[in-house]
Amino acid sequence: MKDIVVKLIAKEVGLKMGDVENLVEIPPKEDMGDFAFPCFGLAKKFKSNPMKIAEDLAKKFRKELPKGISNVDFNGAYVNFFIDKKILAKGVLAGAGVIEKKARGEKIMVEFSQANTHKAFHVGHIRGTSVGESLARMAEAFGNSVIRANYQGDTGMHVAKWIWCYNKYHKKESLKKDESWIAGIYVDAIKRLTKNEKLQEEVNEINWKLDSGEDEALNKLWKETRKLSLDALEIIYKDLNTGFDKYYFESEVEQEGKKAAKDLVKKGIAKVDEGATIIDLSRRDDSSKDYSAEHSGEPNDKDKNLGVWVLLRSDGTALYSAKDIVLAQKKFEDYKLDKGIYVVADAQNLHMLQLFKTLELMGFKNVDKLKHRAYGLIRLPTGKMSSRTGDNVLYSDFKKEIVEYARKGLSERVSGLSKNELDARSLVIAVAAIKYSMLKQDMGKTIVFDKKEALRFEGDTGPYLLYSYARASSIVRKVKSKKAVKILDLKDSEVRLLKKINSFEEIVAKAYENLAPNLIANYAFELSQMFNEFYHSCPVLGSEEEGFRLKLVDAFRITLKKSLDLLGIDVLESM
RNA sequence: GCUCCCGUAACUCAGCCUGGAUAGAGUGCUAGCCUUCUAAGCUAGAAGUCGCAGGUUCAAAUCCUGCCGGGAGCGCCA
Repeated sequence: MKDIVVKLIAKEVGLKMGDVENLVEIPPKEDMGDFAFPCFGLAKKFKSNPMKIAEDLAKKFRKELPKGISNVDFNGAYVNFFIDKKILAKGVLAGAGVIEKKARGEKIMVEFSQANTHKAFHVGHIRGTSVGESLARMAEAFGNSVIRANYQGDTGMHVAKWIWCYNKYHKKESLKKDESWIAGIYVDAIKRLTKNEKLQEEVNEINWKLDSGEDEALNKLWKETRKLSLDALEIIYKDLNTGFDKYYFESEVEQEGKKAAKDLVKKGIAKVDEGATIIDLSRRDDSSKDYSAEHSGEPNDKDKNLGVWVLLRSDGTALYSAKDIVLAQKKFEDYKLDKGIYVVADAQNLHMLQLFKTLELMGFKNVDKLKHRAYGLIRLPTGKMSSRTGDNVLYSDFKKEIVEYARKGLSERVSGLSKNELDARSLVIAVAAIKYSMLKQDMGKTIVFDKKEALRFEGDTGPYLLYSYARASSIVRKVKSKKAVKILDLKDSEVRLLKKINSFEEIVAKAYENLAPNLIANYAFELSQMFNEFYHSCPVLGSEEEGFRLKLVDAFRITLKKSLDLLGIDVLESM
């Protein structure tokens, strides 16, 4: 309905539609109307004071109100527009939760999660995994085809450390498909290596042997433990409502990475320095673009000092930099991508810039199609969460705790549920709590993981959203016979809910544009709040407005469900 | 030392991109509301130098500069 207002103003004052669109705002209070147009900017143009302009405009508009606008008023330098609530209501009931597929039809790869084998999957990993899944769903909602890609570190120094430690100190223990056991070996390795730095030489040897593939026993152990890790991860992904269409592994691009690095040396882009193969990106005078994350404010057309990027160790083995160069190209060979999104923590911003810059120097033409969605780290109150030191909260441990907490809550409020049903619902609630808490915050912000806060199910939390949905569903279930839809006088809480539902598509578009699921999360919460206010002030069943209110409840259900779906969160029909 | 991110109520945050009318939530606290659609809910109240200082503007939490505080990164981890 905003477009009606925009068109009206644009025509009258002689501004472009787009300019007016940006100026029109929503007033801070409801009695000031539904849309407002500030006239400060017109003062010079009309050589009059803004207050007078607002008054004149309002009076002019009032003479001939367009359809959909019920009144126009002025307040200070603002022209205030009041929309016809019944027309709004009709529109909302007809089109709730619909996202117009603007025929974008692009092929988009979202690379996310990137969990490594032989390491812990801790609660910090949930953020990137949730963000990636959400972005994938948004892209699909707009009519694109999405390839969810995981890129897993199944090789490299951390694997060498794990295998070294297992062979040397844990050989007697049998291999277990147990996340915390796997994580524990790695932590033990780090501990021992920190204590005695000389041991690193033994690890280097294993790393080299794994790289060359000539030691059969090591190869076998690697394969077995790799599988254990990957199987354990699949279970987690299933919990989190995510999954992948394509798995890339570092082991696949290892050898090509070495080759690519050597080619770069031949081309004069890279060089060998102190035995290692590096690219010096510290001073570049050729033109460059800014490939930094959406979040990092100011576009930068000046050259950045990107430092030195190491591709190969001095023993010739590949670092993940070299592997990433290969992977980027491989993605476009495997699929004809229109866009490639990397969902990678902001701790790696420099790495991503170095990668994009290097690809550009190589003349890789698809570099413009690559985007980095950065997100902030999850920390513990005591500091950084780390798989290396074991200073973290394992996903599997936390899951147990939060599912148990959800189960307790459910048992208290509903009886007669089968064990299976209780388990299933507890998991949905727990996952909603976990994912929502990871998605609701601004992408650039570090999240401090606080278990007490994570186990809170009231207020601005995932369970609150599910609860709101379940309440709405409950009403719909209890309907005996359908009544005619009559729109009588609308209560404030109804109008607020209608307006909120109406803004769904705009919010989703903005979220996708900014690759920011948090906008949808915040929307879902506000939407639920408005529903709950409506719920308390407007009885549905048996009321005079039953037909209409039932439709409104359903419009809410559809919209909230769709919002949560875009976040990768399932709903419950009752809880 | 250099680069990037963050700094809004006691606590956790939204709003900043795209500047506008008395700065919004949640938690916690205080006081109410379950014989009517699920109280994981709702209503009301107390609570704020929007880190600090300049600048741009008719107008700054929002844009620019500097400083302070916290975090991350900066050559062989990923």
